[in-house]
Amino acid sequence: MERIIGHLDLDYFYAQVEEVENPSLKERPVIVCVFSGRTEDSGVVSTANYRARELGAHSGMPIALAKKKLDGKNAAVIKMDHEKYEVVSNRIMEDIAQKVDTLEPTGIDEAFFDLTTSTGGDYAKAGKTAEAIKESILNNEHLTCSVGLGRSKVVAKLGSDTAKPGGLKVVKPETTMAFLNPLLVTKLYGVGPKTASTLEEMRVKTVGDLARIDLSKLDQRFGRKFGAYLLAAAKGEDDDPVRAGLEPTQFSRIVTLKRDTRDPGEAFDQLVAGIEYVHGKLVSSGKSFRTVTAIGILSDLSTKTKSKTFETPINDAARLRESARSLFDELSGVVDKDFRRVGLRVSGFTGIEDQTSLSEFLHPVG
DNA sequence: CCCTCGATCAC
DNA sequence: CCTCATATCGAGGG
Repeated sequence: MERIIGHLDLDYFYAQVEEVENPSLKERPVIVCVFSGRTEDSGVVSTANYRARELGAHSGMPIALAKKKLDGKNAAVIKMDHEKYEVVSNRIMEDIAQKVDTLEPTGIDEAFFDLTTSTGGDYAKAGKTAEAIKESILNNEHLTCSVGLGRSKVVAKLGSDTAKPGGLKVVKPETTMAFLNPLLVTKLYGVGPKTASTLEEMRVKTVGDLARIDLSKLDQRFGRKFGAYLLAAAKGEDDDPVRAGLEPTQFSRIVTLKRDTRDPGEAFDQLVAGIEYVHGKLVSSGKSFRTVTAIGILSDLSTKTKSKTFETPINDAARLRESARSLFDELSGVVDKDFRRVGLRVSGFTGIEDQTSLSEFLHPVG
């Protein structure tokens, strides 16, 4: 049966949560910022409310630059409080989960959901459910959101994007092509600056242009998997299912150093709290890892990593710290620039699936 | 298949 | 002036 998929996007989430907590902010430009701690204003804007956006302040923008844009505009500059937003997000997700067949959160402010079974494929019913979700979030949390409905994740996500802020976009199967064709490929999930510029070389500007390209051409330019995804996405036909209860497959923490340095000891000292944080995530989630990766972001913002995989799973802080320390020593030996930021990642959690040995792979039996 | 690493995307 | 976290892919090597 044809599926009905939804995508929910909470509008300018962090900034809107701050507005709810302090309604006088609604009249002002608001930026919620991640301060790196290097200097007074170093860091970036995480979220800007629409008033701030009208004045040219956007997410990803350096704080100092955003402040210039907002100078004299009575703007509120707020430090990000991730835990606060997480509490709100969790309440919302739990609420929505009751109203849909399957819920797949994809971030603190986003989720896909499946309505195929509960609506029997009826878009009128699905529209009612979407309205009910929006109402519920508005009544319970005083937050607005945008929702898209369509035959696949790609269509639903483009729908919510089109609907924002505050809207609902229903794209029935028969209107999918008319909806997709004129959109710019840069709107497609998975198409960032690099992919967009390659597509532009191929004279592909819109989703309609992309849908007419040969699969073999896309394979050749983008690789097998991504090429196939692009074509399917352009036709609104991706068959990626909505999955509930997905577990994270990695934890990481990256910190910005007080100053650039090549000394692994100096870098490591400033990462210790980050390592504790990663270890805390392991403990609270009851996971063990096999692979640990030291991450260095160098003075030219390029990334260099060094990883090590253990034979047996690990979850104790001491061995995590020690392995991190030696990886940073190794890393510092192969880089020719200072570290600007350093981080640690653990992955390869146990209990996900089992493996085949190399000899078994090379000499299969049966 | 497994491991390492860089690249890309997007939050 | 340039944060932070996560997922996924492909190449290269075993």
